Amino acid sequence: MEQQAGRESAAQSKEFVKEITPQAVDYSQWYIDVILKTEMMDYAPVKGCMAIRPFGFAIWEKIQELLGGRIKETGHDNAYFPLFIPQALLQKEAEHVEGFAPEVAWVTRGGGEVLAEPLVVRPTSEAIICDFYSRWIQSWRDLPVLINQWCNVVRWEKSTRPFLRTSEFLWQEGHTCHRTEDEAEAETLKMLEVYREFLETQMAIPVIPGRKTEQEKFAGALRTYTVEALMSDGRALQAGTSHNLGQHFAQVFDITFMDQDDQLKHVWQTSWGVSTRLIGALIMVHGDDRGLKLPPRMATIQAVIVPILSKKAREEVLGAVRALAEQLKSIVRIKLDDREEYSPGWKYNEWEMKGVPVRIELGPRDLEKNQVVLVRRDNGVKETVAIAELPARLPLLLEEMQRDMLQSALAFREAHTHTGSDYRYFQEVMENERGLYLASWCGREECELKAKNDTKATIRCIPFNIKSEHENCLVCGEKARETVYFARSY
RNA sequence: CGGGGCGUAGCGCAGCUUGGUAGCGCGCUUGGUUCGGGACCAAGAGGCCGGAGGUUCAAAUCCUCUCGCUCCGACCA
Repeated sequence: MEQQAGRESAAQSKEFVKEITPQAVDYSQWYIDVILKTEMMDYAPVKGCMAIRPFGFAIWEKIQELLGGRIKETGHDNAYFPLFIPQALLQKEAEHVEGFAPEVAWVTRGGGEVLAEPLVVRPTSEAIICDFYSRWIQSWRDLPVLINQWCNVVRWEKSTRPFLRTSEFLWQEGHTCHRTEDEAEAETLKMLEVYREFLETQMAIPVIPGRKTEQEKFAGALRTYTVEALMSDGRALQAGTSHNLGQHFAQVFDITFMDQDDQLKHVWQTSWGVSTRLIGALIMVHGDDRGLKLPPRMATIQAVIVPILSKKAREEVLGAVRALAEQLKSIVRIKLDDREEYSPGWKYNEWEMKGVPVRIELGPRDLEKNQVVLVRRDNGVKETVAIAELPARLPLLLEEMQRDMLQSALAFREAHTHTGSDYRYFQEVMENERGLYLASWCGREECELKAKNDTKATIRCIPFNIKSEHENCLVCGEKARETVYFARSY
């Protein structure tokens, strides 16, 4: 049954693809079609880079507004740190440099001269920020330091994919310093929870919070936590991360403070981030054969009014929709599409492709009865509503849709989550329909790597509060120590 | 970096086997009729056939070299 569902959604994707580009056939082409057709982005002259066009950037701005708001509410201030990092700084933390070395971009010349010390373009800002922190922090009174920055970073990846993995991407990175280990751990988990809450309530993307394995953790971290989401093609995506950095960076960057007990101590640090990858997740989780679906809270345009203009009733209909737009603009984010050079059918397709949650149709027939037709983007359901009812009905409808979209994404994830101790079955699942696989694990890297070799699936996370029913490791069959989710990932 | 595929109009492609001076769909422009699920008719505009060299009376087409893109494998938010 679950396989059925998988096939169905793949077939739907193919149909959409046929409609907009007859020659394309697979899911990844569907994804590319959606982002190009909706004018979210365009490829750049440099491989792996892209321009984010206004329609795509509007989603990022929503993330900045809603998530950025939460980051501030939780006590963090925004700041900005330099793009260039002296090579020596990056090299201070051994694991860190080793983790990022293959993918850093170097600047070797400046002002026409060869630089005495090459610079790296930040792949992440721990090194440069720690350098500042070591001077900013002297006393326990300076703690905690709770800073966030919105910026771009560069990672020279071997294979790229728009939004999900680009050579340059925009993100938000929080960098905090604390007096104690407990405080740092609490901060790490608090921000993970901020991400979980944001993804589920605003983006309608259900996620699994958990801890990364040693193999998968951030280079230089003590512990890495993650929120993992399942895309509609059965692959998992790390939607956000939060790291407890321990004292590794504090030690090499010499970030110390005089504590109340008269002892010189190293700070305990955290860092956490989400990126423009979330835009990709939004598309892949909710999109269908007609294009994009935006959850109402993320939509810049929540409802679009499409007038049906005929020769006889043109003026009356235009008058009515203009009045309606004026009346509704303080209630929902509304757009009146009164362009006369496009037919109504063309506009329906256009706005459906762009994912606008609700379409409001108003034509001569409706005008006579003082009503409009509402059409939901998520499930296509139409309803007729009296114009007088609209100010009350519309916000309720949007909230219903917000809930329904989360529910249907959740139902999809549940339908595509498998479990069991049969390794052969695990291999079959990962080969065919993919999805998540909940299993027990002995905790040895050897088994983790064997699974990866056999199936390309990695341990996405060790979830909180979820226990497998099986006592033995999926891979080796020995006594298990952890419950984990396996999946192929982006 | 190893293996495949592709460069022809803004986009997607045909033409190449068997050389004869470039075509289709979408889009674009203009005019008209339309508008309750991507409207129709008519008239247009737009191409050093990725680049360089060679063979030939003649090259998108054959040969050599080159550049770029893309998919699959090793790394990653």
